[in-house]
Amino acid sequence: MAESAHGPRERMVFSAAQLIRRDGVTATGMRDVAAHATAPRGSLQHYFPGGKEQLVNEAVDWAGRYAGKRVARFLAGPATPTPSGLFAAMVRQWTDEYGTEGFAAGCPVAAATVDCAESVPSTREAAATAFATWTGPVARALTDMGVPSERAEPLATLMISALEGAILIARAEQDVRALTTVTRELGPLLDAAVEAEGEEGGGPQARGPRTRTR
Amino acid sequence: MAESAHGPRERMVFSAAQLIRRDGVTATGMRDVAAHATAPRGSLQHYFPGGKEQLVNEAVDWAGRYAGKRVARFLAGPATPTPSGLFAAMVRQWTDEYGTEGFAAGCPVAAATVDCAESVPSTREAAATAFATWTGPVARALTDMGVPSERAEPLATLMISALEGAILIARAEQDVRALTTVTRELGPLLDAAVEAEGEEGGGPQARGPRTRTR
DNA sequence: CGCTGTCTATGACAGCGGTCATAGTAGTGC
DNA sequence: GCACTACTATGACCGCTGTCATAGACAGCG
Repeated sequence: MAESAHGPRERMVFSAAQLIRRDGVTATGMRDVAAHATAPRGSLQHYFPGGKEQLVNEAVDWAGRYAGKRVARFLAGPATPTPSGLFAAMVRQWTDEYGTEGFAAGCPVAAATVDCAESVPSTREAAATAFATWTGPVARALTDMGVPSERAEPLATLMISALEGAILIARAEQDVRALTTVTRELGPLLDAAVEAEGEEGGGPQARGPRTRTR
Repeated sequence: MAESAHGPRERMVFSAAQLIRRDGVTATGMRDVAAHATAPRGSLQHYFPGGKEQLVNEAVDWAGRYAGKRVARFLAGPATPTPSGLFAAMVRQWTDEYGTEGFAAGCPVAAATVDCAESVPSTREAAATAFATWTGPVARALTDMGVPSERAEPLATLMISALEGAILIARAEQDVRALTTVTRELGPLLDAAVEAEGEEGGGPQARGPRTRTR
């Protein structure tokens, strides 16, 4: 989460995402964003002539891309990827943050959806796109691990749904319980979706993931 | 969702919940609540001397109790309850609403969490309580269906997490796809948690639920 | 009648929100 | 030097918010 060394424009988008995921879209003021980014207030109307709507949308876009990149980074890691391992990695990012920095913030895409889905169509679309650019890499990763293609996207949606919901509950309870719970309960189901190599049935406790195809 | 025939106080709490789940907490004004409830503005400070915070908290409480009652109503229904059936019923309430009334609104507890978890401690607690008064009945229902007691609460948390997340995605996409997906993908896992009656292993495709114990 | 408590009805206020308008300051090319 | 663009810097405006203050309606009751 490096934030310096980038241009003021990027910093403002990043700061917007941070503040949005903490306080929600409506409670986040433009002045707050500029201050948080240590950027001049006048730059707001310069870089974002579309006003708050544009800034929020870009923050949501950024969050979607960021989530997608996290998936790629996990796949590039040392361990042999499994579906449950991927999901655990996605969840761990949140348990880590909540462990070290407290339960101050949630997911900016969720916040944008809650606050703007009905009132700001363009932001609603940005949120949908963000979910898509997150689901895509996850589904692709699943197929690469041997999950049948027709089940990859549904399972990716399930993973993200469970994660988003668990984030909400964890924040409300100020306890990572919900997050650890969904990892534990969903892990076996995810690994069971990997097509067994020799057998035809594909039992739920099928073991290894197929080697990645690319 | 009857709204008339109740006192003005109840109507205002109900209206607050409706507006909150549509526009978020911050964007919902006190005047809007009074207008939506066709209640006099002056009654706000009379019934809710604690101001907006109190009103929001009561709306969140109401939502939690409402969700709990829905579970009870499903159990009282004609069909023999199964875990997947319960989850499907919980999800169906949302697909039905989105089918008939559009994707205008989400879950008020989620909205309160997103908007107030960091800024208003009492509302954060109210949201946690709401989740608890929702998880409780679900977990109890699961044990009554034969789910081992130590797995009932984790599974209930998983169900609610997946549902909340799917609601977010469905609203963003304006499509019930995510909701139907989580039902389909999670159903088998839930039913598999029912303890088989004769066998010891309890295979994932165990069939019937145990008859309710009370 | 008068008193009391519950509820209703407005008006005002202070604060903050996003946005516009305007002016200023680099920096670059010529 | 000049022109031009990119960016910064403020101040003002209007609308809205939650809250407070005050006062009115209206029952129940002795």
